[in-house]
Amino acid sequence: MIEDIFEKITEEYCEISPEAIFDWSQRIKIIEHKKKHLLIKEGSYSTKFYYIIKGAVKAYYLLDEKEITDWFAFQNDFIPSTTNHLIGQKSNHYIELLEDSILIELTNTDLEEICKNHHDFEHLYRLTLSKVIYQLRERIASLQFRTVKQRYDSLIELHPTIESRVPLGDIASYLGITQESLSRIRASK
Amino acid sequence: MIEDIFEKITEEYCEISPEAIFDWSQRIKIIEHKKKHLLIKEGSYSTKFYYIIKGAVKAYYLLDEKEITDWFAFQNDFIPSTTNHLIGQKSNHYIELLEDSILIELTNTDLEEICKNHHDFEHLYRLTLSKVIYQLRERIASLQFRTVKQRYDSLIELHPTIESRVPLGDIASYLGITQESLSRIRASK
DNA sequence: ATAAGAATTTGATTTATATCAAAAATTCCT
DNA sequence: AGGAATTTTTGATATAAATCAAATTCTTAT
Repeated sequence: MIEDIFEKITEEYCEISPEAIFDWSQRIKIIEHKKKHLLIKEGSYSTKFYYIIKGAVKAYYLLDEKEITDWFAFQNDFIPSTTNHLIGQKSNHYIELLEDSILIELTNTDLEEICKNHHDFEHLYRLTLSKVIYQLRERIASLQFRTVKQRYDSLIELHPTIESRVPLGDIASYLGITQESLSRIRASK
Repeated sequence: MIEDIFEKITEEYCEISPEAIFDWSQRIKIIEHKKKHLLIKEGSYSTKFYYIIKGAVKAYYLLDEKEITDWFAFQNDFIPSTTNHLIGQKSNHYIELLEDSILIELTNTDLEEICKNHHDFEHLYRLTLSKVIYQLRERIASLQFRTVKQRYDSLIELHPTIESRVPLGDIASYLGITQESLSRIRASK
């Protein structure tokens, strides 16, 4: 199982030495939780890094008592830490499972240790961050000037199963609109 | 001068070995250009990485013949490459100087070489990407549900000099609104 | 210093989305 | 399976921002 995961990662990013994989495998924990479980609660430091073996999660924060969803992750995705370590800022995010899920958990301390011990692992980690940057830039382009219809369509294209797996309100929030508006857009297709 | 720059970087991110700094200093080029100069033209691969010693730049792309500005950078900022190397995608961005500027230029090939040769440099580079991610997430939060007024105010707070240095139309574009709307918001203060 | 060009502001109108409220549909639980 | 709870849709209205057009102010080059 662990081998399969690293094969996927190697395929997408780069090769990793057996030593680094061993070090990593000694530190990770495979965890399983039910739908609605909170991986990170607001106000607590986000000290862990997750990889989704199976399942789905959303990240959200509260603004004026409303949940604002700003990240979805599915099978084979990472859940990047929401904390900025450079400024030691607390996470203000919740991360909630949208389905029963199996995840790999790694503490930030361990992640940093592995990076320190293995240059190739740090390289891999750097590449995963580049990918996150690419995704975030796409998302900004989407929010900045595309119509809601366009944003919705490209979300569906990116995650064809999202409609059946994620509540409409969360999708609307992610797109930066109200649930009513999304419902109307969806009806007008 | 080069020493000063690395002192700034060290202060913000982490220490770097003299060997890595030396390697880096052998590969960089210090360039100087006038306002309106284009560092990257659309359609050409963005193969360089810049650091601003002095000046200001904007990154933009064209959508339906309109310029969409999606990044500003000032003194001591990086200009991250707009290319996603994992998928080898072409840049569709222009990067234009908003003022006469002095920059450090490093080709992506050289950057990768330095990272390969010096683990500590790769570490530094990884930290700079984390910071970019933090900034992009802030920007998404801003576009997703904050009012235009709030977005404008926090931009001014982050870059107090921006109003006098950057054309209104570019700021409006960055905020995801028309220039006319920004003008009205500004008038209502 | 001044004319030409560029950037910004103002005005009138239209359009997209938010808001508030309620009905309908779906999911969840025992 | 059947009622409660949740989620989604629909409706009426209000609001923010876009659009198009023109006037004004600011910059730049000669």
